[in-house]
Amino acid sequence: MASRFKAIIGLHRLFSLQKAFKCVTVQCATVFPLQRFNSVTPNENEPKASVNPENESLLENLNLLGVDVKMARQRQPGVFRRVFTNEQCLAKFLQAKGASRQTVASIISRYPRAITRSLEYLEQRWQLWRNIFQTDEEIVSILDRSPESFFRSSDNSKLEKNIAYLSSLKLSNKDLHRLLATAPRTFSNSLELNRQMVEFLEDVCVELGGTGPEEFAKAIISRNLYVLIRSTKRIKANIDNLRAALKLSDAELLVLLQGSGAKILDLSNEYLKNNMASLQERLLVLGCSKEDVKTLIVGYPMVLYIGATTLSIKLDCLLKGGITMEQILKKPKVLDYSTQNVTARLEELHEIGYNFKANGIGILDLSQKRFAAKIEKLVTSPD
DNA sequence: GGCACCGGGCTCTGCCATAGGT
DNA sequence: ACCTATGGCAGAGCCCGGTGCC
Repeated sequence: MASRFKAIIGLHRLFSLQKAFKCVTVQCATVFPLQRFNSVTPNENEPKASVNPENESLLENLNLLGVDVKMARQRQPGVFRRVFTNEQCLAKFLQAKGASRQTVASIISRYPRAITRSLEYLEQRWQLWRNIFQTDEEIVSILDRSPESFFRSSDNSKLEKNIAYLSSLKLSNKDLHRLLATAPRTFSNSLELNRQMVEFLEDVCVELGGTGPEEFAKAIISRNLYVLIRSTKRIKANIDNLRAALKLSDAELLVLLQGSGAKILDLSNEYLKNNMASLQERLLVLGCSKEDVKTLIVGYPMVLYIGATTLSIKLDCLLKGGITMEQILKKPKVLDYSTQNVTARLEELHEIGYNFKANGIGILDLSQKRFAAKIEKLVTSPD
């Protein structure tokens, strides 16, 4: 794999060469309209780019490509004063990879700096991504989703090192793929930033008396692909808040974090705190003990992922439907499903006179298929 | 066959602030 | 003075089915 990256060296030299000669990227010269060179004076003695007016021919090119110039200008105005840009080349490159005209336009509109990248950069970066993705289509769809993730860093060797580092963690290929597909920003982080997070997680494990820090970090990242695009400050605050609010022992916290608790670690600090506070308040009013609150959160941390308003509506819906808080505490997974879904099911079950007291509420926590089959059975043979 | 348990799948960008470079 | 690269932030759930036990 490493041999494929060797070509990266020399990129900067080439790029600065282009700058020095005030010359467009050689391989794309043909796609540039000649007027690009007439409209600007490529003279070293001219004032710096900072006082350059907007590049007229660039504007023209962008309009031809269907770029939302107004949006682009608002996002990165500096790009518009650059004398040399690579928009035609970029468009050609992306279209060759299967991107539609609209996709290209949308990419440039949302991340204009993309047009400052050279063809070498594009080819190398694409290749690096292809080491993780099987097809160009996959990459195109991610670029369409998040152009910034691909283009924000101008240094391919950093990306290469970063991939090597992430691969060196014991993450499976599948996880690596999911990581880049789901949270592409992870790969445009600096290696140092990713390393800091991994080491932070390992430290947490050791501090809590865990014996497998690498496994611990891996488990958390694999369960929550967004952790690496958060600050250690945020993750740390969430861990501290959980520990303090729930008065968890080290061992309990260790289990929680590398289990289903990993899912809530990337939430914003205030959001998690608010959710915890309002959940506790609500449950206490409903007659639960503090111990109940703790059991609920430890057993089903995703309850904290649900916003206070949504959760409140969901609880109301269940309680109004004849479900007791005790039943919910015993089977919190019913909170997993949308209020809409639960409401519909409750109605259906009421119609056929379903007895929650006798049969429990497990029926609410079934896949649509299983639920339908169950209803079918209840209707046809109601004994 | 029916149930509970459990884990996994999908998914997440677009903007702002700022250090550092020219 | 201006630009680029990079860090960081807010935003806010739902669904499915394998497996093993009875």
